[in-house]
Amino acid sequence: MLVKSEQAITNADRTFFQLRKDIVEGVIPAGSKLSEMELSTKYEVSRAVIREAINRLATCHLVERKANVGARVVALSPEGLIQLYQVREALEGMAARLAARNMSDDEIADMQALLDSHFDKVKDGQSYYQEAGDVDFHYRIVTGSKNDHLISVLVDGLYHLVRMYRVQLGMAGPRVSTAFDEHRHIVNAIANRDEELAEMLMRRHILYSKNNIEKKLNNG
Amino acid sequence: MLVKSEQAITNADRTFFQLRKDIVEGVIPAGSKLSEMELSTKYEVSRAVIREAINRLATCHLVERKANVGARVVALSPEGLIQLYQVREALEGMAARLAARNMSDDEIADMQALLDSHFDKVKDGQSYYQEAGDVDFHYRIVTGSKNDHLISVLVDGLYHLVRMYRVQLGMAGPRVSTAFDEHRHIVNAIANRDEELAEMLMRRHILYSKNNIEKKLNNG
DNA sequence: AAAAATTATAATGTCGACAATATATGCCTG
DNA sequence: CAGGCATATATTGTCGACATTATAATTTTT
Repeated sequence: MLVKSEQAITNADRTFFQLRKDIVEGVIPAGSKLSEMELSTKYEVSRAVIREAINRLATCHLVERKANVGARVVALSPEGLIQLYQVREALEGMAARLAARNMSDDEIADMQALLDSHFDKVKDGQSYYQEAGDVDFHYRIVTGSKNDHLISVLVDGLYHLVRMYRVQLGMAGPRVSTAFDEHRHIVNAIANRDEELAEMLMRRHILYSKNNIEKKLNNG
Repeated sequence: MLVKSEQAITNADRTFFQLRKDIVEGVIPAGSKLSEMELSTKYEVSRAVIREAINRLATCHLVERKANVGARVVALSPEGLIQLYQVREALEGMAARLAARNMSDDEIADMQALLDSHFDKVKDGQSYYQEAGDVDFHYRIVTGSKNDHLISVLVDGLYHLVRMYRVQLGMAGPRVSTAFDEHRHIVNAIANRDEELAEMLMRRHILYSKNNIEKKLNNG
């Protein structure tokens, strides 16, 4: 599930990953305060490594820190989610464009094979696709852009926030088969090296997701 | 010159700002190693605050850190600059679109006034425009998007890297009057609430800048 | 009694020392 | 003499204690 090998070397790494997981999955509730002392006893490390972990979380925008006051887990808001998707639209649209330019033929073939395997599972009625499959797909395109800044902002930053929203607002939801078709079209555009179309399709794909989520938020 | 009031509260803040300045302006050379001990004596603070500052710089992508080894200032490369401009194109294009949607009439009027004042200076042959004027313009549009993620990624992250490239590769350059016209067109589109056009013009504006820079790198 | 000022408390910010790791040096072996 | 291994050194990672700041409680004053 964790595609990029983010292996923890130091204690601060481990604590950072653990804290991030707990925040994304809601074990540590959104909006709650992060006490350095409390966490240092809970995770059995010194305050210094907790501080470092919290600082890293702050740069991911998973927590907000105020000087001499402390850090709080970010609060989830509909506007925040919308804004997230606006940035995703811009960034992943560009990623699709660059993927059409820079991915190797082999990488594209791999991605097509991945999509085929997903199709089999969707066909069998497995709801597996939604989470891991979607993540895989978007992740491949982003890395396929070969643009380090793009990769970093999305993979290290926004995706964790997106997952936090998904998990905590219970967006397991549908849009499985339709999203699958959209994925297929995007990959085709990339295979044809059609940058313009790849970007446009990706932007619309993300826009649809956003609209779908907005609808859910307003109804439920 | 510093539009957003990034006021330093703590020592770590001050050290972070100072280090960032020294790196961006090349006082600390690109690619050089950042020794914690050395810096702690030089800046007269403890290693802890140096570490925190370096960590923050790492998340701005101004330095790269390896566990148990240390941190180095990033190396400047033509590819890196190109990649930066690709991300800018995507992000600032979206910012222009959102600015056309979300800026208040007053904010737009202010921005037009700003452009007028810039025009006067360009007309008088002052080369003032290039640096501060360009920064001001882009900054206003980004903040006008009202999208916190967008603002943060650009203002806290990419812009400092862009400035580092500009300063250290000596991109004081021309493109003044033509860029000014492009700015004018973008503001007009925003004033007309034409999201589509605003985004397209901003993307082309940044693309032109990129091409201009590429040409310089290849020639000189 | 209400509001302001002051003290008390508890958190974050900062520091210097110790532990663990990576690199450099020198030694031993083939 | 070359290559690998062991040691030495220096740097980063981690820790607990102290300093400083913000918040809460208490007292004082109007």
